[in-house]
Amino acid sequence: MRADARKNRDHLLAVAGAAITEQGVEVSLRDIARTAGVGLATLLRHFPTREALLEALLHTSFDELTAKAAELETSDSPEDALVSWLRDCTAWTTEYRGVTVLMAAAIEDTESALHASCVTLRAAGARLLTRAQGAGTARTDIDGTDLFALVAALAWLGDQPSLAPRADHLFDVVASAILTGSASSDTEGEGGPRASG
Amino acid sequence: MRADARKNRDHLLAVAGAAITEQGVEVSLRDIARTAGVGLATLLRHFPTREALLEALLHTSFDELTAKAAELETSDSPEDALVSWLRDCTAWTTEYRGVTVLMAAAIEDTESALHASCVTLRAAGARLLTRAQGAGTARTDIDGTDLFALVAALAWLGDQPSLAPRADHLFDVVASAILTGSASSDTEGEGGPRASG
DNA sequence: GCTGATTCGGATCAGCGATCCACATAAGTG
DNA sequence: CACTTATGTGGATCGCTGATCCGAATCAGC
Repeated sequence: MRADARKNRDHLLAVAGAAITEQGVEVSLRDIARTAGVGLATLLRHFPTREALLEALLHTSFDELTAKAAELETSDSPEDALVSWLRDCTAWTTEYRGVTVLMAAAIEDTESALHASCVTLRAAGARLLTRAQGAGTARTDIDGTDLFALVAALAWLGDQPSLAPRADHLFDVVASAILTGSASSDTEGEGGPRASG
Repeated sequence: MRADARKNRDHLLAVAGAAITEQGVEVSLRDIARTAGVGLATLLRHFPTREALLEALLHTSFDELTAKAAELETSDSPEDALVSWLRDCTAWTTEYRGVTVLMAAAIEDTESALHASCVTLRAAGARLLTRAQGAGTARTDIDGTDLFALVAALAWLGDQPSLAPRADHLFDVVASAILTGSASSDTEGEGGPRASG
């Protein structure tokens, strides 16, 4: 890649990161280009789609989440590891308002630039889930795709201004549904791990 | 209202209903107007915003859901009533792909044409929830707003093509989290573990 | 300094909703 | 019926979105 192109690319990524933090992932590409002092066509040549731009911007974060999952796979408490990782995932999405919709679309669109990252993330979550299920502390009627969907739904909640204040609390609610409290299938007994408030 | 205006309005509603069923609530207003054989300006005068158009289209459905909730308030089993109504709500949203995002935005936007309907719906759900909580069959650390958010999140899942296949199953998962478990009803029958998928 | 491949970005296109206003028409009146 | 007026209409236009084209500018190697 030519030196000037590389410079433009890096600068665009920096500007895009700031713009997305401020306005969410649906920020106008034209605005990003304008702020970066280049033409829209230049941005679109470096990143042909919004997904491609996001992939370049987020792949570090994706790697970190995947690494975190791998690390947690050796944790003492499989269910704590699972919940902790899920919490990290939902917390991460709050930095990129609106990214959830794109990820949900990308997970099944092999053409999307975000596809591979999403699939990897789902697999990482699936491993943590399987381990918790093996330990008898997570319900066995869900799989990695269900987990991905639940996290996506919770992340989406955090994206909605009116619902975001409840997102953390509802994370706990959903988490309590994923964990079995060591009993399996039908109903968990009283005294479950739920806080009030 | 003048007779010709009334005719246009009714025709627009019919066309809009069909278009939304086909393409979701984000269908182009220009397309609706074109299909109805009127100008875009005419559609926008009758329904100044997309929300206004939806409100006119959906207010019957909203009324039905609210009435259903009122009816269920006298049911024998408060928790079955609650879950049944929540299921009706999520099922209903599948007919109007994408409506959830607008409802989430409308619930706190007093200017939105959908605001009143959403608030009424939330209140109806809150009453069913309170009754189940009074009966000791629903967890007491959630309120009507939490319930609205959970249903919205599940409805959003159903809107995402990649996640929709799991929506029904995840409804059961979330429902099990809302109920405290002294009588978990019908969520058992539809197949056992589905660990790999 | 010259040459050729690469990169750039203004211009343009199709689409969106929002708005304006000259025009058409329904409804009311003599 | 004819005439007036209030109402409704929709083509045209605006500002915005991302997508694309292609002449011009720029970089890299000789």
